[in-house]
Amino acid sequence: MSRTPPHPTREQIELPLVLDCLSDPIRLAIVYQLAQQERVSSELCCGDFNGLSGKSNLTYHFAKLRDCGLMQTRVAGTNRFMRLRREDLEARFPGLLDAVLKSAAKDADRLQLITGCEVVKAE
Amino acid sequence: MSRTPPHPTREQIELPLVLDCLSDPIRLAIVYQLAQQERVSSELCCGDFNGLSGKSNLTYHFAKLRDCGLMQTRVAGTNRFMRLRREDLEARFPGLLDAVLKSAAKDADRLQLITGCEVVKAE
DNA sequence: TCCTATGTTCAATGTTTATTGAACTATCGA
DNA sequence: TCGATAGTTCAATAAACATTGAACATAGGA
Repeated sequence: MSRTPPHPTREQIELPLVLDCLSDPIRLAIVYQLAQQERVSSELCCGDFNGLSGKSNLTYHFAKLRDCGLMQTRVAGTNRFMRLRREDLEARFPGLLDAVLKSAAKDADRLQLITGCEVVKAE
Repeated sequence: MSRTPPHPTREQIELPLVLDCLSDPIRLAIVYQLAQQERVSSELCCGDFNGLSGKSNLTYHFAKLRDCGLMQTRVAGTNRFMRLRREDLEARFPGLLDAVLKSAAKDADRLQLITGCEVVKAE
């Protein structure tokens, strides 16, 4: 249970898989939350998403997000820290992640996204 | 068989449904082909996509694209003409469709998209 | 009017998906 | 060493999905 799980290389990131990953409301919420948190810290751990679903279901979604190249998992003790693979995504599909995140932000209510305690569009 | 099928209003277009639609290779190819053709004509008819799959399978994918608000279907005689709902998409999710289309263009080979000006026509 | 082209509908099929809970593993701190 | 914490694995399940072919509907032209 302690080794870092496999991740695709930048070049292996595939558009349909990325879009499919982002099309699930729970995974979109994970990605959104990760993006919101980026100003504070680039990483969050699994437990930070417990509000979205049960632990084993989250493990399933984390694996999908990892497998498609959207996020990176780092193992530290009993924790797993995850961060968005922004540079890789931007290199493969310029503007895509930002467009999705902006779209998600616009529909935050509808998508029941956690808009951050006070991180609401500071600039 | 002659009435115009139902379409969602602009406001009813939902991000997860749009992303899910675009995540399927056949549907992405349809959208891409429609976008490519836009300079020439904003519409294509079902038969123009026969190279992508069988007719009944295409009907299924067209319905998904229509239901999620990505395209508009117009009935004319025995033909159905389809076009991208660019304005509506842009209003709801600014930059999203373009980012996806650009990403798809980058991976045209990988995604086996028809890159030329030629449209596969059954005759 | 009949024939053909265009596209839909329907049922059947096999696959993938998301979700759940129980059992498990690993790490840390007291 | 014990117990709590963090997360994974596995099996089961129900729903959704993509694909196929056959039958059908409709409009237009010979």
